[in-house]
Formats: sequence, structure tokens, C-alpha cells
Amino acid sequence: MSSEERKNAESGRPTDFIRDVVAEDMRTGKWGGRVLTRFPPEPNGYMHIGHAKAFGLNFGVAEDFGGRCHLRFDDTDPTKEEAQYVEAIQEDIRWMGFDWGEHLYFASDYFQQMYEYAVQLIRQGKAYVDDQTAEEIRQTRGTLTRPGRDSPYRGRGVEENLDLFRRMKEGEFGDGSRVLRAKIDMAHPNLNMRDPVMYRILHAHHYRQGDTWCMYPMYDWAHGLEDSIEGVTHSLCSLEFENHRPLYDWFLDQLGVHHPQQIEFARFNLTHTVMSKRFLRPLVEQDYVRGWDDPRMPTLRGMRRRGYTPEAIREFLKRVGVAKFISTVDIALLEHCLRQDLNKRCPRVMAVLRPLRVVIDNYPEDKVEQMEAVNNPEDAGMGTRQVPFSRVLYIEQEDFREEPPKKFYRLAPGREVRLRYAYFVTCVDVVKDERTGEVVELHCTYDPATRGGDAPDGRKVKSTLHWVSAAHALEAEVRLYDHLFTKEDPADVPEGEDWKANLNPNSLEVLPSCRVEPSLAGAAAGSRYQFERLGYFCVDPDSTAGRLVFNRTLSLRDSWARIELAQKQNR
RNA sequence: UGGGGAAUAGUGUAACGGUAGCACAACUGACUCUGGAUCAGUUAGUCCAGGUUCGAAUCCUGGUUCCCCAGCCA
Repeated sequence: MSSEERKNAESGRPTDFIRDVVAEDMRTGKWGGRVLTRFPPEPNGYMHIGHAKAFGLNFGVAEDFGGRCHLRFDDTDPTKEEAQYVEAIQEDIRWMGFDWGEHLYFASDYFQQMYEYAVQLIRQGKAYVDDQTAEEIRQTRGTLTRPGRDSPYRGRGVEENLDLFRRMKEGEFGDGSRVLRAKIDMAHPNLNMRDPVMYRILHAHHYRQGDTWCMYPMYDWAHGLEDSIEGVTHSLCSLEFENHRPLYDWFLDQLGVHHPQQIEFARFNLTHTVMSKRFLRPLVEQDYVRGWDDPRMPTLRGMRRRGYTPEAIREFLKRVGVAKFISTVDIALLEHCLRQDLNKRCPRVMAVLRPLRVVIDNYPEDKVEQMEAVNNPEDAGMGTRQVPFSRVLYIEQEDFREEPPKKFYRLAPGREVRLRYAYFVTCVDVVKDERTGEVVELHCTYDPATRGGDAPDGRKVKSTLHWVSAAHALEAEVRLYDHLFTKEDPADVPEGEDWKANLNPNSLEVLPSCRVEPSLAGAAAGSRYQFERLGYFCVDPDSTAGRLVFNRTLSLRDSWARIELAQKQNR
């Protein structure tokens, strides 16, 4: 996307308040015309669409202003981080279309320099080793309304602090026995400024540093330094770090090093889904979904498997915008962006999800005709294909009603409809299961003059049905997905009740014996199609050579479903 | 009850003292070999109360509501 497109069409200004700031900095030459942003994930989980907003912003701002964006793993807690996430996160960001080139960094690579900065702070009398327990530190921190109390170790001399800190590093002390704290103000109204912990002793194996370190820097101490070391100009982060900014400012100013400008923006929520790890993790661990890449998950892996395109997600993020208000975006907007993209790019194909056998009584038994079908009416360049037609077909069960309600235009006894790209057919008989009364087969007659789908006498039909030839169709499994939660806000539960009660029991429906047209044979995992009149589907990696498995990415807009719903509600 | 933030149609977002606009959603209608797509239209908004100003979503004062902060997580 060019920077011109990034501008507000009406005002000609950048599209959000952060780009406003950056544009102004470029105008005044504040950073010498440089723009350097970064995306700093902790490698302890998978990326979801909320993260995509954050990295899309960072990479996007850099791109718009001819700058650069670093990917830096914030790996300062060895008890939570794993190498597998480093790979997975890169894969997801790359899939979304962003590129950090050579600029892949790790906070853990800066541990030695951070140590030296800490020594400097101690020398300046601005940090001290505290022997209190975690509990004691908590007790003396004070509360939101009451000031904290100074630690009895706060007055230690520089030499003693230096010695103790060195010995912390050497591994002389046990986990939790001592910490290094900044010496700021135990009565500060901002709790983050009440002598925050800078280092904790942790005899843990780091996935990259091994056992080199037995004490690790805290996020608040490390993060600002990481940005400073890399020369970041605009440090974009979410709203909850607003409270921490004064602390980063304090550290950087005490050290007298490069001082990026931090700008905070709001995260967003999506209706009918959850995005925080706190909610997502139990869904996976307690088997409410099939894993982090379950197509119902808002993780990028899940969305990828579901059939989402990165382009659709980026368009969605662009429309969501960037502001300081924590919004709840209607998932319908995401779906709209997806449909818009899929409509343009997906080849059309015919598939029957719930097959109803149809015999064309006056069509010769052994005859097979190839019907020419358009691959994509939105794009003539995608060409046409041949679809076999024969005497026995399948149509969708819901496309036939023995007693059609008002405004139901599809097939019914005595009614004529069009079979897409084939013939006009009229229903002449209905075969039912004697015991259940269920309709099991239809008999129709066809009009040979309507081959291709048009009647030479100009007569019209009210609807067009999709179909497959029974003898030629492939059997396939189709997985239908719906919103993960029935409520817009999944966390909205009565006092004391579990939010999982809002889980949609019908978020997954597996249809084991669908029939798809033969052109789909051998379709590659990940390939996307529109099943005409039904929706967008993609081939799941669970597919095998002999059996295709499809995920329904998204249904088509369905105005009959709306009418039917309204009819039910009026009754 | 301390500190830091935020409030514009149902939802999201624009306006930078000068006609409150756009998108999604909803609803009409047109068109259609996908009840898809497309096109046209309708409904609907500045948190509240004062003030400054010829003129306020925007500036000022006071209030209301919501979010974040008391990890040796990030």
C-alpha cells in the first residue's frame, strides 16, 4: 500500500492519530527523517488477530514513512518461553505479508548490556539490592490510595550493592532470595514508580541463553532499553503501558541514552469471540476446540486453516482503525471484508451438502452431457469448465419443499426450476420413506429445449438450483463453522457462572457424506472455492488422496434465510 | 476514596472553531442462470450541564460513565 492510499481521502491527512504524530515528526525533522518501529512479542504463544493489529500498525507505519520495522522477541522470562513459538510467530507474521528483512532481534541478546546499565544505575545510587521476600515487597508497596514503605535495605551503600548484584549474577543466591530494585519513590501515586524490581534470581534454563544467566531482567527494566539499544523512534504499544511510560522515561533519562517516543493505542474486541490468552488457553486445554489452529479460533493459524486470506484481514484491520478507545468490533465487519475478497478470487464450483436424489425420468439412462460452467462471473479471465450431467442427480435437501411456504421459490411438486448451467426441470413425483415420511427421492422431467439454462420460448423460472451428477460426484466431508460464542460478549455471564456457558454448542457441524463435482478431484490443501449458493470453502489439511475434507470459511449472504426467520418470528 | 486514560448513529471511524461524513449492520427497491455479486435509497449520532464565540464534536469549567494500575508476568 502506498503512503497516498494511507491518507484520509477527505482531509488528505494520515489515517490515524499515530500516523499524525509520525508525519509531524517527519515535518519537523525530530528524528532526522528516520522512522524505526518494532513488534516485540513474547515467544510464549500463538498470534491472534489482535496481535495482527499491533504488528500491522508497526510494520505499516514503517512502510508508509519509508522507515523500518524490527521483529524482536521479548524473551526475558525463561520459565514461559519456547523456541517453537519463535518459529510459529514468524510464520504468522510472514503469512500476513510483512517482512523484517535482516532485522530479527532477541531481548536476550542484550542481557549483558542491560547488566552493565544496571551496574551504572547502582553506581549512581539509583538502584539497590533488596533482601526482602516477594511477600514483604508486596506488603510494603502500599495500595492505590496509601503510600508504600521504604525497604530496610534501601539505604545500602553503592559498594555493597555492587558486590551483592555481582554475586546475584554469579549464582551465589537462591531463587527469590534477593532482587535488584530501582530507587525512586515508595510514595509515588503511580505504583510502577514505587521502587520497581529490575532483576529477579531465576535458576532457569533459557531457550536461547542456556544457563548463562541465573537472574533475569523484568519487562519494565528491559523493554525501554531494548527499544533504546535498537534506536527505535516510535515505540507503539497498547494502552495498559501508559502507566509504565513514566518509568521507562525515568530509566532512560537516568542512563542518558537514546529515548524513543512511546505512543499507546487501544486493543479491540471482536463480538462472538475471545482474544486474550486467558480465555483462549482453556478452550484448547479443555478440548472445547481441536487446538490452536482450530478454524473457529481467532488465532492467525486458525483463521488460515479456516480459509481467511491475509488481504481480507488487513482490509479489516484498516477499517477498524487505530484510536485510544477500546472498541468492540462487529464480527460482521470481518466477514464482510472476507466475502469481498473471496468473491473476487474464488473459482465457483457445485457441491451438495445434504444430498437429495433426483431422477430425471425422461432423460436417457446411459447418457452423459458435459455442461459448460463459468468459473467466476466476477472475472471472465478465470474461464469455464465442463460439468457432467446425467439421469440421476443430487440436489440440496433444503431446495425442495413438499408444501412450499410463501416466497419459497425453489423446487416443489409440479414446480419448474432451473438446474444451473443445465436444464429446466419439473418435479413430477415425490418418494418418501414409508416409516419416517422423510422425502428420499424426487422424480422430475426435463425440457430438452432448455439446454444450457435458457428457454427458447422465453419462459422464466423463479429459481436456479445447484446440483451434481450422482455417478460422477466425489464424496467429501464438510465441516461447517459458526461463531464460537452465542453472545456478542462471551464474558457476559450471571454472577458466579462460567463464561464457557456462552459457548455455541453448534459452532461445529460435520457433514460426512457431501457430494462435490468431479473437477475438485485432487484439490490441494488450502485451496479455496465458492460452492455456488452455499458459501466459501477451503480444503483442509486433513484431506487424504481418496477423500476431500472442506472447511466452510464463510456462508454466502442468504436472503431466503432472513425471510424464513422473519416468517417464523411473525408466527 | 490515589494515579493514568477514554467517551461521535446499533457497531467502528472521520472532522484539527465554519454544512456532523464514511463503512459495517438493519430495512426498501432495481437487476440477476448463485435468493450470491452489483446498483439506488431509508432509518439512525456528538455522555451531561454551564461558559467563551457571529459560530463549538472541537476551546474553558464542573459533573457522569467506562477502561488500566497494588506479579520477583509481558
